[in-house]
Formats: sequence, C-alpha cells, structure tokens
Amino acid sequence: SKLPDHVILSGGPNNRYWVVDVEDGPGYKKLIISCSRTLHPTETCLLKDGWETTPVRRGDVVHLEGRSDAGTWLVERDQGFLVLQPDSLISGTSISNSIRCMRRAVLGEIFDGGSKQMLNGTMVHEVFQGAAKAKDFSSEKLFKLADEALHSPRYLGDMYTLGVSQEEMKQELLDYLPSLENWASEYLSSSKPKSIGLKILNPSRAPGGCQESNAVVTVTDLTDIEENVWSPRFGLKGKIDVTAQVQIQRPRTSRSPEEKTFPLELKTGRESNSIEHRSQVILYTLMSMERYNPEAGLLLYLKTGSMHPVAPSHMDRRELLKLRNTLAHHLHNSVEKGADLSNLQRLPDILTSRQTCQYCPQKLNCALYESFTLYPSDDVRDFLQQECGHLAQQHLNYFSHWLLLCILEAVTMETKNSRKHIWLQSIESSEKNGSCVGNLQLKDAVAAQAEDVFLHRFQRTGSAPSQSATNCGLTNGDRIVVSDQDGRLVGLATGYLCEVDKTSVSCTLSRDLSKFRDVLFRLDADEGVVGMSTHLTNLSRLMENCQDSERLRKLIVDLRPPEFIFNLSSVLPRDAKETVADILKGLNKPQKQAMKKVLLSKDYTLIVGMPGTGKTTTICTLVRILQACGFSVLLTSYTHSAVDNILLKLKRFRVGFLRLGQGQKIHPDILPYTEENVRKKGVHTLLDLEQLYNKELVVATTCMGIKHPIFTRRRFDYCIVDEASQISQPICLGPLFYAHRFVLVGDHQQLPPIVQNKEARSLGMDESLFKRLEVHGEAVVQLNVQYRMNRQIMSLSNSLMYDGRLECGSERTAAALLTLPSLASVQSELRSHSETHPQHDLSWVQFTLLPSNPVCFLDCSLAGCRPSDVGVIAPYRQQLKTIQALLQSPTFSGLEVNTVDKYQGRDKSLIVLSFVRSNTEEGHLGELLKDWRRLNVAITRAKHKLLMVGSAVTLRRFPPVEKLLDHLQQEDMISFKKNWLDLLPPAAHRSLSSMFL
DNA sequence: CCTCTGCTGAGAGGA
Repeated sequence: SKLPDHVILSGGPNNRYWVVDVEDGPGYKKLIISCSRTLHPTETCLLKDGWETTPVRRGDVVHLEGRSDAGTWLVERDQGFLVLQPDSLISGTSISNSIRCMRRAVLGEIFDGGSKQMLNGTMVHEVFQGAAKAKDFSSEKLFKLADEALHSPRYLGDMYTLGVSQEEMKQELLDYLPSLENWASEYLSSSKPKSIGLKILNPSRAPGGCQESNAVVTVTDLTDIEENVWSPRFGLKGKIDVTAQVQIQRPRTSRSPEEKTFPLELKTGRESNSIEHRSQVILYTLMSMERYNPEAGLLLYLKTGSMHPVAPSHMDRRELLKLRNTLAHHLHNSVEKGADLSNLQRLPDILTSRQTCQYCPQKLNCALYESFTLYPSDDVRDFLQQECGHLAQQHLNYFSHWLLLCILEAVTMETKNSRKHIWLQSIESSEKNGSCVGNLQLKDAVAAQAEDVFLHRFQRTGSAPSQSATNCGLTNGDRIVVSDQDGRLVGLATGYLCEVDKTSVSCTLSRDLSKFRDVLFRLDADEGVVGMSTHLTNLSRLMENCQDSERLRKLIVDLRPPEFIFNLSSVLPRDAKETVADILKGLNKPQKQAMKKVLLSKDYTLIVGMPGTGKTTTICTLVRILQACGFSVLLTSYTHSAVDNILLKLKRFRVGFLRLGQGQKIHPDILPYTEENVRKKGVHTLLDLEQLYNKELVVATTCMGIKHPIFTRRRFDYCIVDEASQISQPICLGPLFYAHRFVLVGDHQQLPPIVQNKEARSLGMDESLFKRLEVHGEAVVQLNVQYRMNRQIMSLSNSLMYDGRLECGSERTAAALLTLPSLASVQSELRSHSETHPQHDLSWVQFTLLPSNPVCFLDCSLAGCRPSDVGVIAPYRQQLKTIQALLQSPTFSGLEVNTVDKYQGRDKSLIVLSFVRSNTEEGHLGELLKDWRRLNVAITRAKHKLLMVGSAVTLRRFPPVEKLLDHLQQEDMISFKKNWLDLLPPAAHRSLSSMFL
C-alpha cells in the first residue's frame, strides 16, 4: 500500500500507526503496522478477547495504548486499547447514542437534526452553570439567573421556534431552583459537606482481577464550566458541563485527603442513571485524562438534586472505545470505491424496534438510506413503506444520487484541507506556513467584554518572535483556536484575532483562560469546518412528507413545468399600480419583461443575467415592485457580499429590510439593519421578538443562513436567489422551502458551483438548480442588454458564448473608449526609446496603447489612467503572486490583481488578462482554461479596453481559447507574435510599466 | 496542476 501525502504518522506515546496489513485468525486479528513514512520497519499488533472484531482495514490509521514488547503490541481483555482513525474526534453524545442504535449515531453525524423539546434542559444548565461561575447558589441569585435566561436573546429565539410562552418556560424553570439550592447547601457550601461513596477499581497485578476499594469523595469547588476538550489520544471530543474539584479520602489510610478534578455531568430529566448517562461521564473521564487523570466522574440529576458517582472499569472504557471505533469506521468508509464508480456504503443494520425507532429523529434518513435494498425483510419493508411511501422512485434516485455526490465531495474536502488536525502539526512547521503563532504566555487580566466574549492578551516569548511576526499569515479578524504547546490542552477556546505585533497578540475568546496562567499557548488559524451537513439536511427535508416539500419535489425532481397566470391585473393591487408603473420607468425592455414574468409566475422564474446587464439593479427593482404590491420577499445569495450589494441599493430607495447573519461578515453600512442591532433598541419579550421578525416585508440572508429561528415559522410570498448559477443544488434548495414562489437569478454561461471532487463533478455535482430548471424555456427571461462593455469587447463574448444575443444598451456604451490624458507624452517617450534602442523595438507597445484598439491580444500599461480603473486578471493563484510582486511600487496602489473567480460580478475600465502558461511541452492541460464559462467571465470584465497576454501556440490547445483566438484573428485584433516579456530585460519591463501609469 | 464560499458547536431530553 502507498501512503497518501496528507497522512501524518508518529511513534511514542501519541503514536499514529499505518495499518500495512490485516491477518484474521480464529479468535484473534493480527495487524502489521508502521509509524514510518517509508512503511519500514514494521511492528505487529495482536487483537483478541473481542478486540478482533474491530473493523480495522489495511490503510487505516490507528493509535495504540498499552504495552509493546520488542515491536509487538498486545490489545486484550484487561490491557491495551486500539483507537481507530484517532484524528476523527467523535463526540461523547454520539457514542452514547450509538449504544442503542449504531445506525442512528452514524446518521446523526451525517445529517444534523434532532428533536426540539430540549429547551428547558438547556436553560436549567445555564442557570446551574451561572451559579457555579458566581459561586452563589442562593435563591436570590438563582432567581436572577433564571430571569436573565428567560430574557436572553438566545433562548427567546428558541421559544419563538417552539412557540412556547415565556410564562410557560418560567414556570418550568422555577420548579428546578429549590433543588439546585438544596444540592449546593448539602454538597458544596455546608461546613460538613455530604460525601459520596465511591467504589474505585484498582487494576491488580493478578490475572483477571481488580481490587475494589471504597473511598469517600466530597466536592470542594466548581472550577470551570463548559470546558471544551479535544482528545486526539482517544479520538474523542466534548464539552464538560462542570469541572469539579474534589477531595478523596482513601480507605484504611490516615493520610490527608487527596485533591483531584472530576468531570460533573448535569441532567435535568428523569433520574434514570441509565447506561447512556453513565457512559457520557465515562467518556468525559477518558477525554480529560491528559488534563486531570480523573479516576471517576459525577452524574448530577437536577430535578431531585441527587448525585451518582461513576467509576469506570477497564471494561467500561474498552466497550465504549469499541463503539467509538465502529462509528469511526462507518464515517470513514461512507463511500466504497468500485472499479471506476463509487457507491454508497451500507450503514449498520436497521433495528426496526417499534419502541426505539418510534421517536428516532433519524427515521426518515434511516429509511431513505435503506430504500435501495433489494430484498428487505418484512419488518424493514413495512418501515420503508411507512417512512417513504409518499416518494416515487425518481425521488429516491434524486436523494441517493446527491447523497453520494455530497459524500464524495466531503471526503475530498477532508483530505485537501487536512489543516484541521492542529495537534499533528508542530509549531515550527505551522508558524512557517503562517497559520500559527506559538510561545505565547497570558499577560494582563482577562477582560470580559460581554457574555461569552473575553479579551485576552498574550506575550510572545521564545527565541525569535520577531522573525515569525513578519510572515505571520494571521490577520485581524481571523477565526482562531487556542491550545497549549505540549498537546495536553488542545482546542481550549476559539475566538477572533484582534491584533498581532512583534511582542504580543490579543484576541477575543469564547472562554476565560485565566486559570491557565502558567501554560505556554499556541494560536492556530481555525479555517472553519463547513461540512456537507447543510446540503444533506436540505436534501432530507426535500423528501419529507409535507406540503412544502412535495411542492418542491414536483418542481425540482419531477421537473413539472412551471405555471403562469395570464392577467397582471389580478395580482397587482389597484393602489400599487401607479407606484409600480413609476418604478418600471427606469428599466429597459428585457428588464420589464422579467418583472412581468415574476409577477405572473405561480411557481418560479429564471432570470438570465448576461454580463453587464444590470442584475443587481434588476433584483433591486424587483424587490421594490414586490414590496409595493405588499408581497413579502426572502432575499438570498450565496455570498454575503452579493446580498449586501443588493441591500445597499435598496437602502438608497429607502426600502426597509431585516438582514440576518453574523455581523463580522456584513457590510458596515448594512449593520444597522441586522437583527443584533435592532435588538439593541429593546427586545425583551417573546412578543417583541415576534414583532421584530414580522415587521419587514423584506428579509435578507445567505443561502446557508437558513438555520435561523425566523424560518421555523415565517413564510414569504417570494424567494429571490442571486448568484444562483454558482450555487450547488442542495444549497440553493434551502431557502426555497420558505416561500410560495421563487426567482433564480444567474447565468449558467458564467462560473458554475465549485466542486473539488473529480468524480462528483463528472457525475454532475456542478449542475446548479438554475441550470436544471432552464429546460423549461417558458420560465426563462434573458437580460441581454448590457451597459458595461464597448462594442468590440462585447463581440468576443458574443462569438464565444451568446451567438450575438448580447446587445449594447446605448450608443454611449458601445462607443466608449479608454481615456488616456498623457497618451501623447508616453507615445513620444516610447518612440524615442525605440530610436535610441533599435534592438528593443517598442512600436508594438505604442500600438497596443491606442484607445482606438479596444481589444488587443499580445502574443505572449497605461498613460494617465487611474490605477483603480485597471484590473489584472490571471487564472492561477501562483501567477497572481508573481504579478503582484512586480507591481509592488506605490504607483500601482489601488490596482487590483485577482483571479477570474474573484472578478465575477464586477468590472473595470481596463482589464489586463494574463494567460501566460509556461508549459509548451506536450502533457495534459489545466482544467481551468478548459472551462468556457470561466473564459467568458474573464473577457467580460472590461468596459473600455481589454488587453490579453499569452502564447497563442500553447493556448490554442484549449478549445475555448482557440475559438476566442479565431475570432480575434478574424477581426484582426492580435497585435504581436512574440512574448512581450521576452522583449525586455526585467528591469526595463518594470520601469516601463510604471511609465505607462 | 491547483479556481474557493459557506459556518459556532456538542448537547439540550423523552419515549
């Protein structure tokens, strides 16, 4: 087997072994393993006494705990653990969920979802934790905390979702307070605290035996709440409700009691002391091993105030880790690579137990996954009929097709962005690539800025802090995660970077780290884990047995033709007619058509916005018209910037709206319209919140922002999705559930959704919903009148993509040329340069500069033009960096160098498009330039002048570019035959570029 | 051979 590049192995206590081979025998399994990249030398690991059923395969990464003798590991009944794929951290709740049903646990990791009647539990936790933090369990304090929770924005949102009143919640919450107070007075604050008997199991040397001893434990302090733990040693993660300081008095010793730290798990439900609850505690003791090495944990039932000790045996830990391994196995093998096609892997078996399955939140997904089984048992068939009976074959096909695509993509994203495992990356290598700052020590007091926002300042120590300060890739506002440097306290807190300089770093964190004053910290970029769960949850929702889902299924899966009404007067309210007519005045013909089509639609409309045709203006106008008619509108797009662009326009027309989303990403001028800001004006009751959510006809957010509570109840007349041709189907689907009709705006001749996995792309994952629905021509309106490019530049795109359908909006647009105030002087300088240096004939530059040549292709600059009017585009990042380096001088500040993708939706007066590729030799071509759509975007960004640089011979091998070159040749727009950079020595090139500006 | 935007999260309980 060959080791993939992203796999990191290690020996020692935090070992990571690669499984080279697996040998099965009766009652045992033998692994050939290696922790060297060359896979040599190898060691062996013998699994027995139940461990042999571990679903470990060749090519897996494992971590081993226990003993090894001369390169032989033994994992058996009473000693040793094997952790399969230890770098996939699995949460404590997932594992304890898997006890009842492994299938449910696997589905729970793939799809998010769950029942929603847990609000009371969350709030009781909050109150307890607040009291623990304040070290005050008096009834006054508890009452105050309960009152705060009832008015806190977080829970108001949840109450809105559930539709429960504040009064109801208050009653439930208050019921708990006496037992909280009681618990504290008995166990914590009393002078003679109540003790808990604890049977501690000491593994004994004698084979097969454990010594049991009775110890007495008292809680002395509650030192932390919601501690976040990542344990790459056991492949676990979780949040510990309360971290408790305890005293343990051992039996038969007169020594003073021992101080220890135990995890304390709170439960608000029935006092079941169930396996699930106890397992959760055991998992917390395991994952906090590096921190506190707790031999036991505590389980506190807040309804009654009774506390149970949980002292795990080796067997308890063994069985839970085995469950973890099975879960990890299923998550890592969600697709099966066939000869040339991948397939969805089977999940663990269905239980079909009436009792367990009845309330399972994964019921539908469970059934959908199984719907392709050829010969289901009677039980399973009944279950499938019950869950999926409302779905036709094509619906099941659509679901499983997209499920496969999303999982394929998720696998690729996982391996490509392997940065996630910060515990495997040394400080040195992470600092070098700029994703980390190390050697930090807490300085000054931690300042609480708000609930859950703590400002920390760290002092940079260590040998050469200044060196890494300069090339530190972290910038203000970046998301970061804080850990200790020894790998004991991984992922202590997350937050945002405020400031980095040579001597210190400051950041706001979600937790107060002042108790770790002596720890040496590291700070890593937290690029964020955005998996496929939104995609999959949307897909699953599309399959639900309800009206909204059925309507969308018919339109999207069955491709039922969209319907329209015939008469505008029936939709236009009489009193809005005049306003609408007024708004329509500023529009051109196709734009007016688009408005009409939307108003007549009963299902959906697709607006094709060719380059420069005023998509944003059109959407803005559409929103104004809909609002004037009294319709509510959900306005979305894939990116925050696209959403805000429309809102900035709407704001100018004094259209009111509510903007949802994280303030960090929202345009400053739009911030006053965010929920957070409006709330500051006073939202204390559920009624206030309901009014806030219902006040505006227009609500705006990104397609991913649909987890907001508002969408659990509010519905809209229209949903508008901008950038729709760049959004993948499962994401685009999301907002559509909340509106009766929708409008997709985009252009599938421009960039498609980004898909990283090649197989997923070839199976059609880059087909947007916009493109899928375009088969219904009657739903499509084309905006083909553009106000960006002059006649010649437009002709390129027309010949490449639009068959001449693109038109100039006015003669002014068509004839607009670049203005170069100092052209004459530059031309004369060039002339004299050519005369004095005949070997460097620059007449081609003179020719290229002429505004009267609006489109030039240089086989293989600028006079009096503002740098901000100039854009440089290159398809590759690396190339951008090179060009950027050449344009470092202040003369060019404001000149933007960027990729094609980043330029989509924007324009500049003059665009220099660099195609330069150095590989003239045979070999395979890059993927990027093969895409017609990307080329189309690139050539339609310039308003007045488009300058393209590249080697025609190389480029002719890309079919789209070849077609472009043919057109250029026909129109005589190619000006030179040599690589222009070769014409000049680098220094001359540099001065020349500055001269042009 | 390479283009990159989305986003808190683990857990909150009840049959």
